Amino acid sequence: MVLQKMLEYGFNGYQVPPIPRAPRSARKRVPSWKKNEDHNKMCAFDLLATVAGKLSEGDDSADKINREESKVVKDSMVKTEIDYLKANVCDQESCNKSFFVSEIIKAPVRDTFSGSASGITVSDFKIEGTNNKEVINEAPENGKPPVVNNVDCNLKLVIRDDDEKSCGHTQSHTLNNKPFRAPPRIGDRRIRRLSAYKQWRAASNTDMYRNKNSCYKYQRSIRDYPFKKRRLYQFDSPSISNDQSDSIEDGSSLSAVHDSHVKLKIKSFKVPEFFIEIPETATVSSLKRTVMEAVTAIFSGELHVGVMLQGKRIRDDNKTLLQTGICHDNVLDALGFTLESNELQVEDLPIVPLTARPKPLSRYSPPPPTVANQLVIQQKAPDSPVTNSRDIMESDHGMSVDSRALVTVPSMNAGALAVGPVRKFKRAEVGQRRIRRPFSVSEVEALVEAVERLGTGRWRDVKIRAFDDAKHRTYVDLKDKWKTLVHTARISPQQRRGEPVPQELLDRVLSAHGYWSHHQAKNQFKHQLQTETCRLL
DNA sequence: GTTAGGG
DNA sequence: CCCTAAC
Repeated sequence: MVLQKMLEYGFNGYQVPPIPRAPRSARKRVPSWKKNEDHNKMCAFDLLATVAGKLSEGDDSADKINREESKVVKDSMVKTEIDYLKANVCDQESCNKSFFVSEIIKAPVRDTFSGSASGITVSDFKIEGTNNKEVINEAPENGKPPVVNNVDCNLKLVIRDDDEKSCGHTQSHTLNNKPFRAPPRIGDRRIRRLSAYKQWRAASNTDMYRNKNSCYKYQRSIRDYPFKKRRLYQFDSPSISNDQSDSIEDGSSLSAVHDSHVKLKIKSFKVPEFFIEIPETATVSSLKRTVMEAVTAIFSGELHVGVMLQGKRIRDDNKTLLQTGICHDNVLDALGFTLESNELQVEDLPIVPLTARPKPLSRYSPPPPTVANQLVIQQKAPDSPVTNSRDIMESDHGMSVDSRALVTVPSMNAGALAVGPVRKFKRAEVGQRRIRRPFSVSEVEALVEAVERLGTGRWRDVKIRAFDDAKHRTYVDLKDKWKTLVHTARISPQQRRGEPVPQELLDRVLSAHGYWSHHQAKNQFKHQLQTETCRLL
């Protein structure tokens, strides 16, 4: 069978790479990829925000906003210093290396103002951002790159990981310095298993599951028996949770039929500049009130919020947070706000970086928390009494970075923006299906190149070699992707879906696949022969 | 912890 | 992507 494959794709003359591994199994079957993952049921995600603090004035009244220097509007209830607020104005579509910041420019401010046409506008731009990392791998382990006859063996492997951006926290890595076994990755999905059942239970009363695999009911003991189980996911709920906190309310969540929620925290909710106009005769209290009104106006409906996740602006409002990747697996780069004086409509909800789990902290750790107004917004968990300020305060104090934060607000219209204490994450109901993140062409290229060099049986090595920085790509993912690539390469272009993969790459896929199949077959045959010989002797 | 395959 | 038997 394997030999047949070899004949099918030919032998391209790769040099045998170091440490070739024989396949562990000869199981074969045509992969079937029939899952529908396009459930995009949307769940309203209303936010309510109110300003709880008072804002003091910006200090001058220039007509135009100074886009290079930002002034922070002080909030008496929260810290006011902002240290990493050095926003460079840039196009929100193209700027990659910045954060989203809000900047108040103009806005209509009630009658308190002296009739001028001044208004407030919050425009967005980024501050810290994405980094298209270039990973240049050195020569193969043995220092001598294998030669592939029909492909260009460029040792320089460039990965443009468009999806996986770390917030400016780069991390150097050298393949050669890595231990042979990479440390376990917390980001791997395995750690999220235990609560799959709970997840399922929590959602079982809803009929959102269209995936047949999720529909069947099954009983499962608390123990994690090798029972066929299915990860559950709620497509109509933005809920996600962190997987680290400890189960406090586990009992309730088992029976309760409420959504779990993403805990979000606005890491730097700042108003760089804020101009108001007010008569000299106005009293201080009137000034305060005016500022308050203006700010309230901003937060109560005239705010347009843009969401940036790992360098990409999330435009599809119908996607769930889960689908967009705003979950514990990712860090939301920034949150942008726009305010158009004429259009009083909330476009989206403010979402803020959700810091990562402890492990990847080095990469995901947010900017020093010494900053910004910690405006906390809290998303209300429907029917869930979970939130309580005690928890919040608790977490704000001694928890790791990831435990802080979060917030949610009931409804944008409801009005009360609370600068609230941070709340501790409740125990993560883990087990969400990961977000689907299609491989980009550059990723495919990296994969192909790595497989050409390492073969199809060393996915961990492939991962380390070409996707070490792509934390969302596990070696299993790579193996799966390769499988689909091979399949894609075999079918007609008309049958292919998704972002088209250059034919050249697909050719290389088949080529490498053919080669390595042959290689494995050969090895297997050798091994068999050897075994047989030993047996006979 | 990895691989390989089925779902 | 998930799940898991087999290593």
